[in-house]
Amino acid sequence: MKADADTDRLELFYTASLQVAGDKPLYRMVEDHIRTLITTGHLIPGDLIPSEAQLAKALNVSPGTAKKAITNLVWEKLLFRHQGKGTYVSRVDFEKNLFRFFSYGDAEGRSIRINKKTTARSLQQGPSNICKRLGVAEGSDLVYIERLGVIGERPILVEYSWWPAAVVPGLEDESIHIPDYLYALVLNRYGVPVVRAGETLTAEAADSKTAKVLDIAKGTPVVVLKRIAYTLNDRIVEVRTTKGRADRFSYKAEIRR
Amino acid sequence: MKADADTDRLELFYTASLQVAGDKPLYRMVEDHIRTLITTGHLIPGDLIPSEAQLAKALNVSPGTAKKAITNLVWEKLLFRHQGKGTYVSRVDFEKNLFRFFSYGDAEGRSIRINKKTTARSLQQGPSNICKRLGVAEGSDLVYIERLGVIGERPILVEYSWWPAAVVPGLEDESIHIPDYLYALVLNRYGVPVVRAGETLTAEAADSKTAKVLDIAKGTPVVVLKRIAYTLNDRIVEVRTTKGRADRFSYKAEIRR
DNA sequence: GAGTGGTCTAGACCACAGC
DNA sequence: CTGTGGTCTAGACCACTCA
Repeated sequence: MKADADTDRLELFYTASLQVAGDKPLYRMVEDHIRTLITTGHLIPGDLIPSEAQLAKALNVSPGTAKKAITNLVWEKLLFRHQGKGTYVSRVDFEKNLFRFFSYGDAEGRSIRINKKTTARSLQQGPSNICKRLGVAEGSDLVYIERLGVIGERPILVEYSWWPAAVVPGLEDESIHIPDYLYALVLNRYGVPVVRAGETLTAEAADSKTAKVLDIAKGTPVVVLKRIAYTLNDRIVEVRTTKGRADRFSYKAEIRR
Repeated sequence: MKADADTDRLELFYTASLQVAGDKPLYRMVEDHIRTLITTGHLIPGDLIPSEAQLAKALNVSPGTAKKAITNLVWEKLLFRHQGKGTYVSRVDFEKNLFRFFSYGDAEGRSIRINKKTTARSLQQGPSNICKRLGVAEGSDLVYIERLGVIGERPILVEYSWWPAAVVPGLEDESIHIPDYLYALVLNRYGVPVVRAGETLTAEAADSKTAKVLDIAKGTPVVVLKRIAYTLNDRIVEVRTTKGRADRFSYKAEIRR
């Protein structure tokens, strides 16, 4: 019955009455409680959290305090509200980040969609520098995926991606279709949500392999994006390097107060 | 007397009772009112705004509503609060933006300060592409400033900056000391606040001039940052191109929900 | 001590979603 | 119709700042 699921979810909130009360404000403890449920995976993106009233009752605070805690988390984009329905846990939107930088053509317009073709995939012992970044033992089995990003027929970027084979066993299998949004596949097939990533951006001269696939001369400047992706509890699940044609790359930012 | 200044400031808030009431929520109208005072220059960065209680009384809303409006603007970083003192208009912090990308050395540490030496300055008729970007007539008088950014003795970046001479008359004069933070000078000397900027980031091969000052080989990848800076009412006051050594550049981002 | 923002509560009424 | 979040109000008490 639906009521059961609701009750189960609510129970998460009936714990030891909001940690041992520190000197933090009440609403802060409510926030932290929800934050913890999210980072530990008890709540995952898309989940509906209890209503403000239920939350207030469960945690024994006034409705206004529960509302304030939720409001703060909404400002932090950890949650979003939908009037009449409830409050949900947000998804990570990687497209809204460094990736969107590779824009093309439509000078002022929105970002055009980049399609990705998988150009290579294999199971192999990882190079030591990759293993180090992944935080796994040297020589561990890794799944390697290489993808070419194109707009129309024009190559824009190449991705070199590495995953511990233990996390995504069998992903090297050619029969598994890799969608543009790789993380969706990993979540659905392996139940591993990517919840966070760190990225570093630089530029360097194109190596010969990259130059070839991007159809540029070796030594031409390319934009280099290194990403480390994390799942729950700060476990690293992917190390990725993206190299993109500088002439088809642009990052726009608006600086305001 | 101090009371006069306070009264003057407060008067800004006694206008036509919050625009013609649209169907917007009350707190939204309070927000917009404050936002307008800021973008029109009636309130400038660093200004103290009336207390929540005064605001509520002046605009004829309840204290809770005034507080909510202010809280939202604080989340938007347009305002900041200081308990016991009051609420202030924020300053633009350009250092927290694309600029901070040029990090150097201290792998994990904070960003190291970049010192800037003015290497050239002059009054001249602007190149047509610059005039176009500045939105002034072709051949207008512009002040040109060239600065070299260094950490210690190592060159990191060069800046090529253009201002309409009408905005900053006499700035080409060698006797005017240009501080690292150019906008502070422009604000103090000419009363022109830079309130906003748009930036674009790309990479390209170093031209010979840039290569020389940055002490790299011509054709080496450099990171290129183009900025258009605005003062009040969306008037463009500066067009700047920054070129930095890619090997000493790195932009780190954290992607979260 | 007077004034500011910070916390916390309580409750009324509205607007929207979904059965 | 019920439950959800959204708006708006009112007021108590606390913590900080500064004269």
